[in-house]
Order: sequence, then structure tokens, then C-alpha cells
Amino acid sequence: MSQTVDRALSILPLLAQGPADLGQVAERLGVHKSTALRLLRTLHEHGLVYRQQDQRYRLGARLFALAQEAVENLDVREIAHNHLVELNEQCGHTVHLAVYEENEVLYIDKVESRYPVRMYSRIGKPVAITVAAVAKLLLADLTEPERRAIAEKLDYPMYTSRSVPNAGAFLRELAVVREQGWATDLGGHEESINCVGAPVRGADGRVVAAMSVSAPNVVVTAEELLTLLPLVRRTADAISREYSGSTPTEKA
Amino acid sequence: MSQTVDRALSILPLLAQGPADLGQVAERLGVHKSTALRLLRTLHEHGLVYRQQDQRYRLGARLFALAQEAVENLDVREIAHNHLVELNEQCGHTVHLAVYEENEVLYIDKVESRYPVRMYSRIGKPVAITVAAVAKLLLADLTEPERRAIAEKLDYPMYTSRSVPNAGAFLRELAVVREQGWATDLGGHEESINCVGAPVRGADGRVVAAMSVSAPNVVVTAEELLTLLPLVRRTADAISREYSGSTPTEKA
DNA sequence: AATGGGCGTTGCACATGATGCAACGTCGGC
DNA sequence: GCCGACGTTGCATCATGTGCAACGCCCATT
Repeated sequence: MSQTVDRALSILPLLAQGPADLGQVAERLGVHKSTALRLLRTLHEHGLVYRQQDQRYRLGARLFALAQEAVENLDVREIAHNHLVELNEQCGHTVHLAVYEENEVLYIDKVESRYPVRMYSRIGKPVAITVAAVAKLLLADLTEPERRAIAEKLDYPMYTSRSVPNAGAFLRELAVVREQGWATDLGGHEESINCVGAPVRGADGRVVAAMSVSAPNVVVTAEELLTLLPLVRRTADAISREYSGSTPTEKA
Repeated sequence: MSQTVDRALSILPLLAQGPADLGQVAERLGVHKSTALRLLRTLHEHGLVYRQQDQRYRLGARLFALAQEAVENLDVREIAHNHLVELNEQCGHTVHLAVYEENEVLYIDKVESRYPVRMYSRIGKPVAITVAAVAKLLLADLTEPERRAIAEKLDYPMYTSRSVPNAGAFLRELAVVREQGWATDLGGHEESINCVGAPVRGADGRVVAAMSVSAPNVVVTAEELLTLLPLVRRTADAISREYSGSTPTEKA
């Protein structure tokens, strides 16, 4: 809608692929160098873009700060966190919390028992939306036309032989999930990883987030993991209750 | 430099404080509602801003993705990570990696032994720049006028009685750090936490990052922590060597 | 040393595109 | 069922962003 801003913002994903110099930015934007320069300068002033010694531009530190503040303002996450930790202590497996937003599903919290490292490497990454248990839970709550629209737009990569293959299968899966109120991913993303998940609901019953427990085959079989389902659902329900009770999105 | 983009970008930190509706955004920007609307729409198209059910705006998911890609493009971090993990396995304490950028110091990696949770809660957060060991290391490498300029611009909050109190003390501390090639923070940020840090240098000798080991008094005394200094320096030097050797910022 | 090319930068004239206004539509509340 | 608040739209004005061309700088080449 606003050409100037549109161009400026287009620079960000461009730089996300790696540093670039002024000429490259101008070319890929299809504008004159001087125009690109002014846009970059403006981005720079706001800290979204950083200029390294070789004068090339890359994404700046303020982006982290913004993403950080953004995630901290999600009250679901704040409420859920203690419950996730507790669940992790009880079962020992990796616990995820995710939300749906604008055709994307993203993790907003994670508690991992065994490898504490590189935790943030998942946050913000595109979730395998067609197979992940949390994605199914979040999409299953949309209206039927919404589900259909999204299902048709998606790609269905065959991560494994058990990945959801196409829109039809996905919609059927969503119907099942919607009906039963929980979801699984049994080796659909990585052959040896299984997940069980349950939805977190707001006061109006709408799904506001989804959580899941993941574990590799070598630790527990899929059947054993499924025995955790009651525990997972209880945890999700506890979060739902607390979230509904504490007047969501009410503070400052 | 570019008014339109400048206004649009000013919306982001504004929303970082919490969701806001169109009127609030327009007012705080000092522009007409219709102008704010178009800016928000453009931000929305790029996924930087999200519109929740109550029509209020908040920061969007794409920010996470961008911050994520940005951090992955930092090759220091990639190279350092294994070394940090190794160090953590040897000493058991929390290990940090930080860089300096545009008057800010930020953590770009962290390995925590005891509480694997909420790791990302530190990433992107403003580091206590006047007291943190990594901050001293990074600032100590700047030129004298740069150091002076920054030292005078900073605030010197007294987190504890041992916090660095003012610009003069800070500059003296930086001189010491610059001289000795390592830094500490002994209860300057939190009364019971001590840190020891060492710099990571590029091929030209400039400090490109800094790392530190942190531990609470109740686990090890400051003196015991200081015995780790050789190990910390060895790790930092190993990272420096690998970073310098592998032709930094050279791939794609 | 001297020269040439590449890249970032600046000032400027032009007109495109951003701005504020006022009017309309819609939703929610007293 | 009316009133007020808020988001939304079309439009006339002109402020602002745009591309051009010229400059200066650094590095690489001979």
C-alpha cells in the first residue's frame, strides 16, 4: 500500500539471506542506488540493519530486541511456561508451545530436557505445518472454509513415508483432530520422532495455542508415548483454565 | 532520512510495548489515522505486524523468522558453538557468547547447564553494558575516542554495591581489561553471580566477540571461578584461531 | 607512481506518491 | 433504536521520495 515502506521492508528478507552491498540491494529492489541508500540509512537509524566493516549491510541487533519483546508480550506463553516445565519434569521429554498466525505456525516456547543447547534455533523457524501435532491442533480449530483454503495453498513435502501426502488427507486429519481434541505426529516429520499434543483454549473456547511432547523412538515407543496423553491433556487444560481466568490481554 | 519509512519503523518499538489500536498508533506517531492505517497495512503485508481478533495490532511472526535468520548468519556464533558446549561440559557452568553492535552488547549464544529453560529470554535483551564481563571485553577493544564517547553516554545503574559507578571508573576498568586481555564481573550485576570472560579475535586482531563463564557464589567462590581463567582463555583462543583460519565472511 | 574502474555518496529538478481532510459504514453500548 | 467511537475510503494538495549525473574515494592493475 505504501510504496516507500514496501520497498524498505523488502530489504529485510533480502538481507536475511546474507550480507549484501548497496549495488546488490538496489538491483534486487529494482530501484536506483541512491534510493536504496536512503532506505538503508533509514533502516540503519532504527537499528534494523547493520553495516559491517566491509560496508556491506546485514540485519541488525534491534530485530532481536523486537522479537524478544514481542514474544514476552504473549500472555499465553507466560502463563503456560511453568506448566510446560512441570510437564517436562514429569515425563522428561521435549515440550513445545506453538501459536498460529497468518498462515504460519511457530513455536513460542520449548523445554528440552536432554540437550539444553541451541534452543532458540527452533523459535521463529517455519514449523512443518502439514505434519506437526501442534500445527494440526491449531489449524483444526479454524472454520471449515478457512481450513479448506489453507489446505489447498500448502505444499505437502514427504519428509518421511508417513508424512501427510496431500490436501485431502490433511483435511481428513484435521477433522479427526477437531473431533477428538488431541493430535499426534507419528514419524511424519522425522522417521524416529513421535509427538502427542493438546490444545490450549481461551475463555470463548477457541484454540489460542497448542502444546506437544516429543520423543525419539529409541527412548520410548509410540505406544508408550501415547500413554502420556492424559497427562498432556491435563496440562493443556490447566493452562486453558488459568488463561481464561486471568482476563487475557488485559494488562497495560 | 526517509520520512515515510521512518514513521513506519517507529511503529515497531511502539507495538513492542504492547498491542495498540489504530487511534493510539496515529496519536503516538503524530499523524492522521488514515496515514497510520496505510503504514500499518504495509507492515502487515510484510508480516511484521499482526492484527488480533480485537483489531488491535501487535508485532508479527515474521520478526521471529528474521531475527532467527539474522542470528544464523553470524558465522562467529556457528564456529564458537561447539567450543562453548565443550567448555560447559568441562566446567558445568553457564557459558555466554556476545557481540558488540552499534552501542549495544547482545548475547548471541548461551549454554546453560542446570536450567535449560527460557534460554532465548536473554538473547536480544540489553546486556548490562557497564558491568558484564563480555561488555567490558568488547568495549575495551574500541579506539580511545570511541570508548570515551560511549562511556559518557552510558547510564551507570548501581545494580549492586560493586557495580561500576561512573564513566571514569568504567574507562579505567576498560583500560585494565584491554591490558590484561580478560575481564571479570564479580557481583557487579547480581550480588551473588560472578563471571570470567575472554575475547575472540579475528584475523586482524580485532575483538569480534566475547565469551564468559558465569556461576553463583553458592556453587563456587569467586576465587574458584578465577581458576577457570586459563581454560576460558584457551577456549576463546581456539575459537579465534578457527574463526581466523576459515576465511571469515567468505561464503555466499 | 600513474591510471582506471568500481562503489558509495551528494545535490538537484521533477512528478510521483504520501498526506490530511471529510464523509461514510459499522459495530457496540447506554 | 439511537448515539458515539472507531476503522475505512476517495480525493485534492503538495510535500517527499525518486532517478539522474557528477563527484570523490579506495583499491587493483600495469
